[in-house]
Amino acid sequence: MSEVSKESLNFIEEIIEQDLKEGKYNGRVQTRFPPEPNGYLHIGHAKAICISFGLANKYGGHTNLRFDDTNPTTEETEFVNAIKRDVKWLGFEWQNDALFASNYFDQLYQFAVDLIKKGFAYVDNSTAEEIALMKGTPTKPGIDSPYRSRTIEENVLLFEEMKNGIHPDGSMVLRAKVDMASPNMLMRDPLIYRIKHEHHHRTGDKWCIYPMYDFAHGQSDSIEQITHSLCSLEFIHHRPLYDWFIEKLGIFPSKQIEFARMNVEYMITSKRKLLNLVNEGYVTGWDDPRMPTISGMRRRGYTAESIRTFCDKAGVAKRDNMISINLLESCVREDLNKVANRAMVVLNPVKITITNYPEGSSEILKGENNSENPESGHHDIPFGRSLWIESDDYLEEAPKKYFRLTPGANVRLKNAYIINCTSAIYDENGNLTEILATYYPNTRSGSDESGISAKGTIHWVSAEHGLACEIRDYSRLFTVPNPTAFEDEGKTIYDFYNKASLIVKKDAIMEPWLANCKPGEHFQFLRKGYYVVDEDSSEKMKVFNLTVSLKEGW
RNA sequence: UGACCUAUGGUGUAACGGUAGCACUACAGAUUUUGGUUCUGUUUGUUAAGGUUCGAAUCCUUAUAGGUCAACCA
Repeated sequence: MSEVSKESLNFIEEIIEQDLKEGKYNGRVQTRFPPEPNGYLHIGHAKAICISFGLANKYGGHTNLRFDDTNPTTEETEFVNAIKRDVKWLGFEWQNDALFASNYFDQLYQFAVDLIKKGFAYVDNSTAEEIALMKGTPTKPGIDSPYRSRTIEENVLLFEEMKNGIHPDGSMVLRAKVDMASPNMLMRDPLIYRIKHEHHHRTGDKWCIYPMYDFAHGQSDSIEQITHSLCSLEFIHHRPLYDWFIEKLGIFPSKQIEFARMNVEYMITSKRKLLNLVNEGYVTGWDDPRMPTISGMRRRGYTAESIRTFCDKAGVAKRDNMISINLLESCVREDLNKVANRAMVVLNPVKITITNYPEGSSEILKGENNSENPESGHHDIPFGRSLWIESDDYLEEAPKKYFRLTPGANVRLKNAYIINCTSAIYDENGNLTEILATYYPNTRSGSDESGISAKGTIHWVSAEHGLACEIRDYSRLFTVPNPTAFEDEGKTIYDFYNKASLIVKKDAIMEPWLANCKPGEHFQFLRKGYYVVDEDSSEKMKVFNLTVSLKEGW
């Protein structure tokens, strides 16, 4: 019984457990999720959210939601609200109120003054071009700015002037005095404050200087006493700077840990490219069901549970990765299979007449809501002489492995009778217009003791009772798994835009039970796929989005 | 002519000097009133070359490959 469960840990968990063992941070685990409010959250953020919130949960700690709002040019309150909603929807709770880096502008300003007074920062009047030039290249060291040796007094005065707004944008910046010859470009006297006479979404016009990422993020972590600051690999070169500021300022030693961001086939996570897709009209908005945004995936019918499972199964490591879209789809099928009620909807209808069923009569049959969940109950399904079935469930000349309708074949109508196909009627152009069949009255579902067998089972909707609905069949936005991989060849993501990523079917027929469905409800359309009720639905016309199709058989 | 990160089946991810495992995919079979689900099974892997060791995916060396870094963005 004393067997230790050999659960394998990812490398971040190993670090945390090591810290816990050593008594670091007094056994406390505090993480943070620091989005910049300049766009919508996407699947890559979902991964970061699951890691930061998930780890804090696991080790009895908490997570702060902190908006990294140090660039007023691009940031807006609209995004703040959308981000909060998406994090909540994913199922996570942050500690206390949402926080903002802008809450700390006063403190950050004091940190900068402190740095200047310790001789570790200076005001530089060089232009952006000059600074870039003096930085050197990754293979060539940079050179010192002529302003690097200003006196502390002069720096204090100039920085104060910057704050007071007497210098125009771009005329000077505050730089950390680190090492212009460092092989790490970030350490070559990074800019830490710039002048921007701009209105901030929270601090209004109080400030005309704003800290740069490197002088806001780590310091905010420290102010909030974050123990483990988890970010993606691209920030690995920032870590020496992160630690340098903490050391020089003598503040709480938060620790930055980097993991590989998650890439998913057929999805892109560049905010700029996502914005372009919206602006260029390739999609209808940030929440278009084809978008890899949280809001898009929600509208597509992905459940929060399935996204969490997906992020979990994708794992955490430091190597570049491209996760198969199969895994995502497998996760959402697994979840929806348990929770989605079954319904019959005919997407491409063709009429079938049961010639030996009494004309003018009908009956009510019962269908299981979800055979995977006995407690889900049943619902009524009207049956009649005339029905709609899927046009590809009939084939005049069928191959031997075809289990559906073909002249002479027996087929079970789901939840109803076994029928025998007798013939089909075509119009003058050779198009199938109607199928004829007879039914076996003693084969009714649930009370069939006839011994008659049928190879296949198909879904159907009573022609008299069925209701029109709109189906939006979505598929991958791009024709190749990694549409950004060809930029060297001069190709853009638009060269791989999948024109068939949305196929609208306006003459689908649903069973009447569905008339009461509400936006956001999930269903499995029998033998077809998982669908979610779209917010565009009205009382008289329901709209369904394809979340994911069922696995295809033969 | 730099620094840093990484390298395990098709895709992800474990194995922490001692039997290369798990998930997804693919394929085969069983069950099935969804060609779904479920169940069973199969194929496929340690980048390369040296070294240390009784023993190396794991440690060392070198090579190779991929990624990242030169925004007054984050």
